[in-house]
Amino acid sequence: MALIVVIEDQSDLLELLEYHLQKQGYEVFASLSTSAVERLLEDEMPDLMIVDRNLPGVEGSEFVLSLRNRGIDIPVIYLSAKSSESDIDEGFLRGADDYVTKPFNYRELMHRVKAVLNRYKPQLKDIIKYKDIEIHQKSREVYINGKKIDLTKLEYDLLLELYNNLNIVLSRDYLLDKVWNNLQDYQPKTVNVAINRLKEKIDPNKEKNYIVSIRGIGYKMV
Amino acid sequence: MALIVVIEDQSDLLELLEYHLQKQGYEVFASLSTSAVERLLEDEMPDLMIVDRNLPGVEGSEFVLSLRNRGIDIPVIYLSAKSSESDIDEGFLRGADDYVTKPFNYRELMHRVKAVLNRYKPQLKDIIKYKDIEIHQKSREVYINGKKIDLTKLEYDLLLELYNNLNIVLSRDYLLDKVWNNLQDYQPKTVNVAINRLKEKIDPNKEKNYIVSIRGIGYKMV
DNA sequence: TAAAATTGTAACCATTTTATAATATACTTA
DNA sequence: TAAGTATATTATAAAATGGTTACAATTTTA
Repeated sequence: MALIVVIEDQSDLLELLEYHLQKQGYEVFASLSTSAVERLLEDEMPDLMIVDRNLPGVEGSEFVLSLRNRGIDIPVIYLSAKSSESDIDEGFLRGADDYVTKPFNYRELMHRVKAVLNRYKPQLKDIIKYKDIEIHQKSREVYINGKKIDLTKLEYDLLLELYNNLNIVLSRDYLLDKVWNNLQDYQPKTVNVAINRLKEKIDPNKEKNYIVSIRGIGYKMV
Repeated sequence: MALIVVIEDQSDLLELLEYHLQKQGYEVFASLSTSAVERLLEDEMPDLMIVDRNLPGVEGSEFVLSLRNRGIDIPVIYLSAKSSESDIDEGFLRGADDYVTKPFNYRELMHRVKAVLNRYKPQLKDIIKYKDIEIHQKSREVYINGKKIDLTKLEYDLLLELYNNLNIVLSRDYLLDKVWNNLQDYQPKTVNVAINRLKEKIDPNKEKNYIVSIRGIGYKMV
C-alpha cells in the first residue's frame, strides 16, 4: 500500500502516529529528524509526508520547501502546535496539502491522510467506485451495479490501467507495455480483442460505453 | 482562473464566501441550492465545489455522492456546523477532499481552497483554451463554445499543429510533412480538403474564421 | 491427466476516414 | 473586365481501422 513518511521530534507522538497509520494498513517510515528522510528519498518515493513544523534544527516547512525546489512534489500534511493565523498562512504557503494543529484527533487525521492520498493517488484506494463499476483491489473483484462479474487477470489489469487513466487516450503500444509488460512480443491488434472481451463483460448490452475507441489512437475509459 | 461553485443555504454566509473567493481572483458560482448547480454542470466543469453539508432538502453530501456516481469527480470541500467524530467520518467517506467546521477562519479556508486546487492543477495545463476552442489533449476532445465536437485523427492533428503555430502561415508542404508525416506521397491539394473539413466542423457557420488561407502560401490560424 | 479457461492470432466484415478527381467559386492582374 | 490562377466544395472510391468470431496454443483447475 502507500508509503507514508512521518517526521516528528517528540518520540512518543511519533510512535503513536506510526501505530495509527500502520493500523490503517500504511507502510510507515518514522523519523525523528529530516536527515534520515533525505537518505530514504534517494531511492524511495513516498506517497505522503506528515511533518512537524517545529523540528529542532531545520524547520519542517524549510525542509519541505527545499524538497519542492528540487522538484520533489510529495504531498505534505503539517502538524503544528502553532495555530496563529500567520503560522497557518505560512504553512500553506510553503506547500502544505493539509494542516493539522495539535492537539488533534487521530481519526480526523487518518481521514485527512486518506483524502490527500485519494486525491493524489486514486489507485491506492482499496475500493474504487466509478459510475456503476466497483473494483475491490485487494480481492481483485469487480462489481457492476452490485453484481459480481468474473474477469480474467488480463481483463482485470486492463480495466485497472484504463481506470487509472480515466479520460486519457491510451495507445495500443502503451497498453501492451503496461498491461502485457511486453511491447515487442505482441501485435497491437491483440489489444483490440482483449478490450472487446472486457467490454463484453462489463457492458454486455453496450449501453454504458465505459470504454471508447479513438480511431487511429487507441482507447480511453470515460 | 479557476471556477469555484459554492452551495450554502445561509445567504449571508454565501455572500461572504463569494466575496472572499472573488477577492482571491476566483470565478465564483454561488448558489443557495443544488438545483442551479445541476444545470451549471450540464455545460461547465468547475474546478472545485464548496458545499454545506446541511442543506435543506438534499443533504450536501448526498448531492456530492450522486455526482460521484455519475463519474463527476470535482474536488469538494465540505462546510459543516457538525463536528462530531462520526459526522466528520461520514463526510470524508463521502468523498470530501477537505472538511471545514463552522465557525471557520476565512484565511484558512482560502488556503485550503488553494491547496486542493494545486493538487489538482496538473490536469489543467493539459487543456488548451483559445477563443471559443478548447482542446483537451489527453482525452483528445475538442469543444467549441463548450460543446463537444468530434474530430478525426487527421483533423485533430491538423488543428493542434495550427494552434501550435498561431498567426504563422504554414505551407501545404509543411503541413504534409508535420501532420501527414510524409511529404512525398501526397499532393498539396490534399491539405485544402482537410482544412476544409476541419473548418466545417469547428466553424460551420463561417462566422469565426479561426483558419484563414493565405493565397499562394498556405494557411494560418488566427 | 483430462477438462476447462485463458489468450494470442488470423480471417472476415462493417464502418469510417481520407486522397483524389471533378467542379464551382474567388481572387489577381493585365 | 476578362483571363488566368488559386482555393473551396462536393462526390467518390480506395484505404485504413476497428469489431467480431473462430480457432489453436497454452495455462489453470479439478
